[in-house]
Amino acid sequence: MDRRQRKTREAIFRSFTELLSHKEFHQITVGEIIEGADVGRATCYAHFETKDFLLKEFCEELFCHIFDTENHEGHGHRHIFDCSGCDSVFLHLFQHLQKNDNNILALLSSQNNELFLRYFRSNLESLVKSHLHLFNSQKSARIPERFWENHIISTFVETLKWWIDNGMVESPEVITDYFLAVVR
Amino acid sequence: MDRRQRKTREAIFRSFTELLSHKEFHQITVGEIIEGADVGRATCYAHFETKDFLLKEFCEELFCHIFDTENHEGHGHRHIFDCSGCDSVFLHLFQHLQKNDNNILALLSSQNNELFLRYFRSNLESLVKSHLHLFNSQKSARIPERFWENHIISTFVETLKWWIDNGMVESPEVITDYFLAVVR
DNA sequence: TTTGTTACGGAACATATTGTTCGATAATAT
DNA sequence: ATATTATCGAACAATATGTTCCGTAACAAA
Repeated sequence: MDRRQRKTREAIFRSFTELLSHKEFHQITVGEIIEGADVGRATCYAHFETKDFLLKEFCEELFCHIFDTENHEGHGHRHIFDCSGCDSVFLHLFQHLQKNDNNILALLSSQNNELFLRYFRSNLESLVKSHLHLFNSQKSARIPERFWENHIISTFVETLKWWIDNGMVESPEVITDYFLAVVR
Repeated sequence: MDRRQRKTREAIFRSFTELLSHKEFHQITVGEIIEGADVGRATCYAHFETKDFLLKEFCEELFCHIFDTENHEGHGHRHIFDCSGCDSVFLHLFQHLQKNDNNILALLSSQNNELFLRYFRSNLESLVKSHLHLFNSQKSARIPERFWENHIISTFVETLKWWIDNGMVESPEVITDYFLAVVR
């Protein structure tokens, strides 16, 4: 990719991130984005067909980073599934989120738009589905598997939101404990 | 209230409901609302300061009806809390929702906007808080009460969404059973 | 270095939407 | 019958989205 293109794209994403930490998506105008990014209006629309596509690509880059199934930055080539078979998959997720790369927590907090949670949730789905066996218990026998899956995913998302909205005073270990306490 | 005012207000809400079953809030324009309601633009803005206030009052009327703490229509003066002390509070809620008054289910479904769920959730909060004792168990001792409250509310909302999105094939009794199975 | 290609900037533009204003008219209340 | 109030319709300002065009600058390949 052309260096100019790359710089423009990054500048737009950077400006977008900054704006998102102060106001929500629908209150942000394209004018503000390009002003913060210091790029022309036509340039912005050459990169992103519409404002909604900008959001879409932004989320894809962001969550692909967290749910990356290849390797995990900072841990060399440590895979997020390394500890599969034990409960620490979700602990790793909470720990990673606590680092707050790209100010992702502001995007996931309740006061911000639900759009991000929708993207986050869809990424979380495959993760939960592949680890559903960890949660089997006597009560999962009384309900359909699809309902059970949905419950685990929802509970994780809601736990995360609760954690963020309450200032993240608990450690990742404690919040994982809360999460596991209620889902089984 | 003036008969003209009442008719206008109802016409606007009726048109709004119709539009909401096809598209989400942010895609609906005031022009479409007043066209469907067959009222003038100035009239609409005489009733509702902005589009957001329209939504707000619409939700308040809608959810006030369901969470009414005075009496419950259709059951004479049967109070929603009549059966407090047993689990049927939530069964009643599921049963009432199944009747789908004012097409409320379309508004709460996943494809529709999250705005309604936010209003619904805030109404649900007081209900859950006053019945929290029904859910006390050994696991609720391991976590903060605020987290526990939030979990019950979230699980109810997510159960409802799952029910709607999967076609509501289960009876209110069964879905209540699923709900109770996962929260305790 | 030269040449052809591609991205960029800036401004103007069309289009759509929100919310306001105003005067004429019709429904309502007393 | 009269005064009040809601409504209509149309025009209006303000703002946002997305498009178009052209001159300029950065890039890649010879």
